[in-house]
Amino acid sequence: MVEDHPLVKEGIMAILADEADINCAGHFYNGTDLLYRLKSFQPDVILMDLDLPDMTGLDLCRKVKNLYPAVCVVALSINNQAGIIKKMMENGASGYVLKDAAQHEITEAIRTVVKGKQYFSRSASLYLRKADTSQLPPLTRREKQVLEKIADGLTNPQIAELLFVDVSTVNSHRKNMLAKFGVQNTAALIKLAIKENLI
Amino acid sequence: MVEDHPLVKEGIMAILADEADINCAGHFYNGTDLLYRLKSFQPDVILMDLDLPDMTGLDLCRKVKNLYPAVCVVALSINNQAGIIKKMMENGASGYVLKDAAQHEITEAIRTVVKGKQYFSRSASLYLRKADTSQLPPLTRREKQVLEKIADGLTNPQIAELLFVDVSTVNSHRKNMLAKFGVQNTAALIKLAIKENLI
DNA sequence: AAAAAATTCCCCCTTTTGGTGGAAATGTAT
DNA sequence: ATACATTTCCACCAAAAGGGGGAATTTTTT
Repeated sequence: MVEDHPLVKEGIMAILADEADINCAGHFYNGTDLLYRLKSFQPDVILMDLDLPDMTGLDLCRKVKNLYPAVCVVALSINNQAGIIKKMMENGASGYVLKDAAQHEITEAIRTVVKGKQYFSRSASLYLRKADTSQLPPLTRREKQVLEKIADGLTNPQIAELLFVDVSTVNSHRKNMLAKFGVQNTAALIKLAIKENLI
Repeated sequence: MVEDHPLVKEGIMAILADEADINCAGHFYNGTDLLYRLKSFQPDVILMDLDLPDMTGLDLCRKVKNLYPAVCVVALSINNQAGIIKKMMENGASGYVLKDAAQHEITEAIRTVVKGKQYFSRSASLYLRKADTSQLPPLTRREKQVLEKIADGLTNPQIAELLFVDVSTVNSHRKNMLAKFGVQNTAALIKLAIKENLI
């Protein structure tokens, strides 16, 4: 287990202690410690928090799966963004359990992924389904750049200077984003972008 | 204890189980259940999550303290907004423990508040200090109303119509907020407002 | 009751944004 | 190679936002 919140760590420990067929091989407060330990011993499953002090769960998961493909990773997160869930699965995770999960969901997740199957906690799959129906149009690289500058309070002329392009170009990107998201103005665009974790 | 996340609940239970002088009198998944139980029995301390399914921690804390002033409330939250911490204390809470707290901080909090003192976990007091130095100017009621409408993508004329005031009035509020927060335009205002949990 | 703050409205003027409708030049994937 | 998407730019024009200043009225606080 990699989990930097002692409260959650203790909770999972307590839940797992009751299970005869599940044994906790070790606990780490950050990704570096885990990677070091994996050199000498690979567990069947790694429960991995996504908000670690030294690296993102995305990076840690990729690293672990590259070095030891046989190890199953179950992501553990308070983050319910469908985008993050999808990215974790692309990075090789086998399961995703939100921290509001019920006790049995943790043990269910472990037992499911060691069989080679995927597991999502109830609330995680809810979010995935919702994201499927109401997915947002993707932003291009350039649009994302412009969006960040807009959010920082820069005007089109200022952004144009920064990116070495014409004002009309920046304005095009801005207008394209408004159209993509179906919002009326920059204020609504920024709100949506932040709420959807785009910036 | 009032806590709707089973993982955290189990963690706290496990931590408290090791302490001879602390005894968990009961656990509830929502505020209503707690209030019902308090009619027949009042514990010394209530550990209270702020993100409950049926009511906000702010409301629950106020209700509990109004009905049973002798009970000490310790807020338990992933939320590190200084504003929320201050509001909880104003509503009668005795302590504030963030969910990234170390094990001993939970027990320390409980032992401290029963003595009538206040307790803040390390990270909570860090945030309080930071908020003291870099505090944001407060928004008035009207400004907050206008700000929400702006964030929803409404223009000054539209907001004016909604609030039955002149466009110039709405514009004044908008300009005042820009000046208060020292930002250049609406985009930066919205970003700041969301990041600071004002909307 | 007096002082302070909030809400309301006004002026003038410049800059920025947003709407419509293009089009050419790169990349990128099939 | 050939579609497709992205990035770049153009014109025109209306609407909205923002900067400067001022001022009257109502609420709230002291």
